[in-house]
Amino acid sequence: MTFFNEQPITAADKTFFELRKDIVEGEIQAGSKLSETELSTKYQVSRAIIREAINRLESCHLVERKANVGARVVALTPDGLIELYQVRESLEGMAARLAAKNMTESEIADLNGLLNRHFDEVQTGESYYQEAGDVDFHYRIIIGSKNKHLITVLLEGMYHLIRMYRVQLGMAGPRVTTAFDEHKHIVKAISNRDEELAEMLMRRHIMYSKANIETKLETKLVIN
Amino acid sequence: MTFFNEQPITAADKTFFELRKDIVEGEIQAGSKLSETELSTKYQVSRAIIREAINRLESCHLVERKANVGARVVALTPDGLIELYQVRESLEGMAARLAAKNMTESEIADLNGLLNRHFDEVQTGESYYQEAGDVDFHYRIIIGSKNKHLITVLLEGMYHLIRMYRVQLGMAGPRVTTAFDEHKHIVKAISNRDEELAEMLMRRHIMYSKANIETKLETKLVIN
DNA sequence: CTTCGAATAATTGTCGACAATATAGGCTTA
DNA sequence: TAAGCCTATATTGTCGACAATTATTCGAAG
Repeated sequence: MTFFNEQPITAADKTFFELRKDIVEGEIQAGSKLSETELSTKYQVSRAIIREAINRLESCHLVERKANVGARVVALTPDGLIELYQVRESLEGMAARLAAKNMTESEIADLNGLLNRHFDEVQTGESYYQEAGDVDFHYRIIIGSKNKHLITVLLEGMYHLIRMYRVQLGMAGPRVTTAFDEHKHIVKAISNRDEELAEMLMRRHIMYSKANIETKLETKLVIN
Repeated sequence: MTFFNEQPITAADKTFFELRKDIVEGEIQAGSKLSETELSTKYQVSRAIIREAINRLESCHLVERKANVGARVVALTPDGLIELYQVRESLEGMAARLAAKNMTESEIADLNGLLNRHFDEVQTGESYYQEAGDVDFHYRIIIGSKNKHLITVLLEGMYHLIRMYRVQLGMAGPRVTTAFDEHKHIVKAISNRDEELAEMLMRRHIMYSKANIETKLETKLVIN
């Protein structure tokens, strides 16, 4: 889930990435307090570095901070996930619209290539078509929007949080076959430079995903 | 432009607000370097506080940072403003949709009251209907969405940057009469709980605003 | 005259100590 | 016994100094 040029330079970078990983994957529990002294001993760095890392985590909305009190990992609530998907629907819809306008033919060809590989995998029953592939698909369209702001908000500001939800609520990589068809239609719209349709299909795609998650949440609530 | 409960607690808060104001209003030039030692003497605080403030400014996208090199105020480019408005169109469209769903009747009544006051001001020729009123209108709808994520991304992550563009490119408060009608129709749609229409009208409203800015940018380019 | 490289200066990154604030526990008092 | 205050403790906020990295300047060689 470390996207592209995300290589740590300073010790604060490194600590930030480690902390983010541990939070997203649940090693540090959702809702728990982040003690600066405790973390500084655990990660073998000074408190200043921990503080900087926590500041960055706050700007990704992974932790919340109160002055003179401290920072806590955000709590995972069903409503929070729904709200997140509402924003995602809006932003990725716009990303698809802009991708239909701004992606190069070569980028579109690559996207089609990705789709074909996924198709083969689904056909041969490997069904490796999981989160990694899905993220890759959405990632390329977001980048293809060529809108720096949109890219930053989605990839640095929301995707890690969404992934945190998915990992910790245990809902990785389902909806294989239907999602594949939806992806195919989105790419088709982008190929045709049909901005309107690309946005509409992407929004529906994410709405379906949201609905799927909602039902899963309900059954989980019933079980537990 | 300090919205609601934004009162500084720590010295870092205070310095962050001051720095943000100075950047947004152009007292610190766009594109200029932010020297930590220089700022620490200027604002009479230690470098640690300046560093924290700069970190926060980075998460608002007001400054950009490179490891071991330093931070610079973002450069204002016409393309940057266009990209910003694309994201804004998407997010505020969703905000209007959610506001139509989630605002209370009392909040809607308040919004209508605001609109009537603006109408009076426009009628009496005061034309005080400027940025403050416009921001207030959009602000209420964003809050009315009741989506915490959306609210944060828009009010903490984008509005100050948009304002920086508007202030420094000298395009405050025009489009009075037409914008008023657009606002009126948006509120009407929200009153009717017509989510679809509310989103559509808000998106158009922001698209018109964007187009207006684009022509202003062109004439500015011709003049200079 | 230009270009490359080394020494030097300036800036950012990191650290430990101290100050200010919030939390917890016990004590007094009604 | 319960409520409120006060002290003690722990945590966060702030600071100045040192280390590491980058930018600059000066000199030498082609």
